[in-house]
Amino acid sequence: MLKLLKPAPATPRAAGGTGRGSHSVRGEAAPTRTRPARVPAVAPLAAPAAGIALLQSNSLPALVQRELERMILAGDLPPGAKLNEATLADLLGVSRGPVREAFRALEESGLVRLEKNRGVYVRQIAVEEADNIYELRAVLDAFVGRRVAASADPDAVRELRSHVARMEKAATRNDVDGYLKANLEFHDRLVELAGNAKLLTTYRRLVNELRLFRRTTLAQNGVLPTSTREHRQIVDRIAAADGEGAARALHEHVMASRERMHKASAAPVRDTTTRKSR
Amino acid sequence: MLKLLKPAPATPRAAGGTGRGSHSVRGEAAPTRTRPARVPAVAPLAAPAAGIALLQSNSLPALVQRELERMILAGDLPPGAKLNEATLADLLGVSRGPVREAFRALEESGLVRLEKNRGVYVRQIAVEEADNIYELRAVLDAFVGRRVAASADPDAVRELRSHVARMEKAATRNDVDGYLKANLEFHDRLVELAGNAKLLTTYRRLVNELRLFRRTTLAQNGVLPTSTREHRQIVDRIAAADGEGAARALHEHVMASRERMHKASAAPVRDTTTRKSR
DNA sequence: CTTTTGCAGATTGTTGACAATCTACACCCG
DNA sequence: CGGGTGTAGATTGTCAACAATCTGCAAAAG
Repeated sequence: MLKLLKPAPATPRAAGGTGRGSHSVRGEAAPTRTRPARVPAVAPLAAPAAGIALLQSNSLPALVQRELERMILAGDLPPGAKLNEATLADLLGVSRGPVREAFRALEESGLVRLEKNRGVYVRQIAVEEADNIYELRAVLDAFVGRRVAASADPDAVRELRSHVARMEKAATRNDVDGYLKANLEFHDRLVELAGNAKLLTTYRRLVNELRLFRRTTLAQNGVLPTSTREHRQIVDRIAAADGEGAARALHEHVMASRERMHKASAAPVRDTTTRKSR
Repeated sequence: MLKLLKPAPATPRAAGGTGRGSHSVRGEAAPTRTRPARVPAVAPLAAPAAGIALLQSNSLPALVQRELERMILAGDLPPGAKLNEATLADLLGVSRGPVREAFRALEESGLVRLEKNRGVYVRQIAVEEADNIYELRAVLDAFVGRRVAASADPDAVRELRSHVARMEKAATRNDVDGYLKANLEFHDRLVELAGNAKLLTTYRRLVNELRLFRRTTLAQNGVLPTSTREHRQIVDRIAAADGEGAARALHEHVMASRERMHKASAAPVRDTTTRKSR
């Protein structure tokens, strides 16, 4: 007779909404025993509770993993860079154990490569692999388009349009970084709207790996306007609840990006200067 | 800024151990470049070289990870089971460090769930999540069908037919385990034939997670013959180089499996063993 | 009799130390 | 002068000990 009168926190242990690595599968019919919620009689205050939950779910290795992932995706640790255990541990103020555990996780997520007795390196994506990823993305995005167009939520459409507007604004300024960010968010939100959590994590994994590829694609002349136009078309098809059209538009958009990548990688890279992101 | 960046080697040495048809998700479709053997001009003997390469690329954490993955997928460690660090370390003859590293990797690959200060548990897949995975698989497999049918290699078709034959044989004997194994190998090979390494790792990851779902699906009456028929149709469409037909057949096959799962999970499980209910 | 509270054992988190391996460079020999 | 060789330093792999946290039980309080 457990008295669960206590308003147990809505999410038992949930931390970090769609964040990576948090595989907290909600609603697992626990055959073992659900946690007895040790909270005392007093109703927990919201703010400290959040902090507590943060502390509870975030171990040192998880923190290190997140930080390293951020550094890699931000370009602070460029592809091919060697990650030194001791140095990183010192930098992050922990010992080597947690760093090593983070390395294992990052390898499985495809961001680094481990070589026994040699070290850990940020992965370098070959053109062929990037090509494979683009192909996969095209397939997944086509499915996404079909699904999202079927849902056809006016609010969602409005939100997507705002993302496209941000892209347009960045494009007129030739702000490649801003464009890239808006672009990523647009597609991420789109996949999220498809309502398949596993699809979302799969998609994010692929996009993360793709970000390791050298990003000279968008720097070409005339690419930004073209890409923007494609995005507008995608939203239009969704707004019209045209599933097949949205699927086709998304598929072609990704395949066009793939082509642009090939063009860019065939031609010599123009800006060889270290483009520090901001 | 960060001085832990050493001048990265232009061409990083590829990690060894490619391919190796196991269902392991890891593995980077790297060019088959082996480590520059330190032995001088003499041609290395095959047998010792293999052993050396094995030792070189397999660290203790990797070994532990593989073994745990095997145990989980084989059902020795059923979903929901708690994995005790010290016990497993003792069992495998290593210390807790490598075991912890393996845990991190297994979490990222979706096979276990980590709870800080609580322990590590084999993941349990909820019906909704299995549903999501089936949907994804259907999309991927449709793509696979289109691609493989386009390649249309007689040898490949023969090989696929042999897998189907093994399924048929197992079906007539009502050998569910044998059927499951042949089924897995058929689909794995099929995806491999699509020639997209990233697709293959993605697919394997999904299938691995799906195997954590309770596998009562195939035990139903009449499922095995139906499933076998679907497989034969798939190969037929591929042999006929009918891309769209193969895509449709595969998509429908996966969606039918999904339906069968729903049927099985809705109806009470008719298990031979006594199930404790309370 | 029920609920709370406080140990005691067990388990996980983290760390620092030691062993194994690799890399680089100076050295020796032809 | 070129090429192999050996050693020193750095880096990674592994381990065992210590600290923090959780779980379960038992005793005390109401």
